[in-house]
Amino acid sequence: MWENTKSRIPEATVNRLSTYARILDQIKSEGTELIASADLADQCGFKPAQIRKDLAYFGEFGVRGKGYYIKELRENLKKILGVTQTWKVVLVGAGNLGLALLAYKGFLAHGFVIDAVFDKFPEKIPSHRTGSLPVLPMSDLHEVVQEKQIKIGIIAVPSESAQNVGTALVNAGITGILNFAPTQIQTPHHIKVKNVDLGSELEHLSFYLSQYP
Amino acid sequence: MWENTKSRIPEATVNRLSTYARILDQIKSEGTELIASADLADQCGFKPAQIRKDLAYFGEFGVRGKGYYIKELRENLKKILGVTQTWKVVLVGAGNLGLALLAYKGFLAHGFVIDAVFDKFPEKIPSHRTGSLPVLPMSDLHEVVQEKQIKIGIIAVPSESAQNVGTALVNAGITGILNFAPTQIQTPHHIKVKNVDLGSELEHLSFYLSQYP
DNA sequence: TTTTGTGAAGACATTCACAGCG
DNA sequence: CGCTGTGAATGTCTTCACAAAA
Repeated sequence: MWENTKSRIPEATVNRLSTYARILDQIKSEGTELIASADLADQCGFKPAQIRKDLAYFGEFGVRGKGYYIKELRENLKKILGVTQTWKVVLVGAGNLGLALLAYKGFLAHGFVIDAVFDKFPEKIPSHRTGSLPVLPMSDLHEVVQEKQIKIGIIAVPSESAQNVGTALVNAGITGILNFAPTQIQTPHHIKVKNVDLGSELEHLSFYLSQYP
Repeated sequence: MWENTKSRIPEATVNRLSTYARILDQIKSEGTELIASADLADQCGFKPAQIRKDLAYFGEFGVRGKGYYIKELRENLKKILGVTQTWKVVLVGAGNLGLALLAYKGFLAHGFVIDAVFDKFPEKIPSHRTGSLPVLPMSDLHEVVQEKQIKIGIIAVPSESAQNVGTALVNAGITGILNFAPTQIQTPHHIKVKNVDLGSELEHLSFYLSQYP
């Protein structure tokens, strides 16, 4: 594995790694062998020094005087991000949002696949909208997650139910959660939660538009 | 307006304001008149001092020895965030993601409404999936945005087209953009862009799960 | 020479701790 | 007395600037 003898990795660094990986993916078709931190910086809007420092947390991937070998760096980034394997994901909530996530496969392309769908009232979900996956009742969650060894869960239920679902996911053995409910959920320390709150993003835009009209 | 004589507001502060507003909304039904920063902190997971400092950027909303009047603070937050009015939003891209956003009204409840939908090939979109809104061709974008005085745009097109759409939105008069394409778009300084990248969020989870299995 | 990798400096954000006020 | 508002201290992230290496 890559040698993370260095200190804790900043959140912001981890987020940027995804960007680096995506950009390298886009240019892999071209003939270029090497890329310098300055060129990468041009393409993602960050500063060259930041890119070098980000990468240096995980090892010495570059060649002084040359740059980084694109293919090699891309593979290292994928190892670091843990996306050499495909992750199975469990989706809880098959309302509008859940079904939308199911229909929009685009964002799962990078190595994530929804492998099971749960809902409080599975019989109410029109089956033609769920693709090939059956919608299962919450009572099956623990068994299925254990059976399929699923580690990542998506919460796509209303705020009122989010905490209960979060707890159920953790009890079932999930250790990473993507939470679309606009509410903070309590989890044990070893569980990683990422919140996606579109309302909050729009309010942020609104704030700036109001301030600088 | 609130007196922002103080220095520039940190990004992180603006994001937290949304959380404060949401929590205050949830407890407005109860009889409580006042809330202390410590209580608010319990409910959102931030530190009391941080909440006080965040609010202090915009004025003195609290009463020493008592706390903050819930109703008053909530209204002040909405003024600050600029969500006393309803914002019209233009959606570009009526593929799976765009249609999903259109169907999932949940996140627009807070004062945002999709008022127009555009696509490169409007005739290809099944009309039963767009609700009551017609899907218009890109050539109408400028006119409609001007006509309806729309200031916020959502980009829900593939990465390859995101830059072109972004440029078109800016030329049409949009000044705030929510970008779902997993790519950095270039805009003039006065345009505010917020990126929502689900792939990157999942990769962040993957990173932590790989690191602490 | 060119570009990385990295201490040191700087910028920014969070937390502390207490004065100030109701 | 209790809690806000805030300067000072601390902590974290970013940027600079240069030594080290190919």
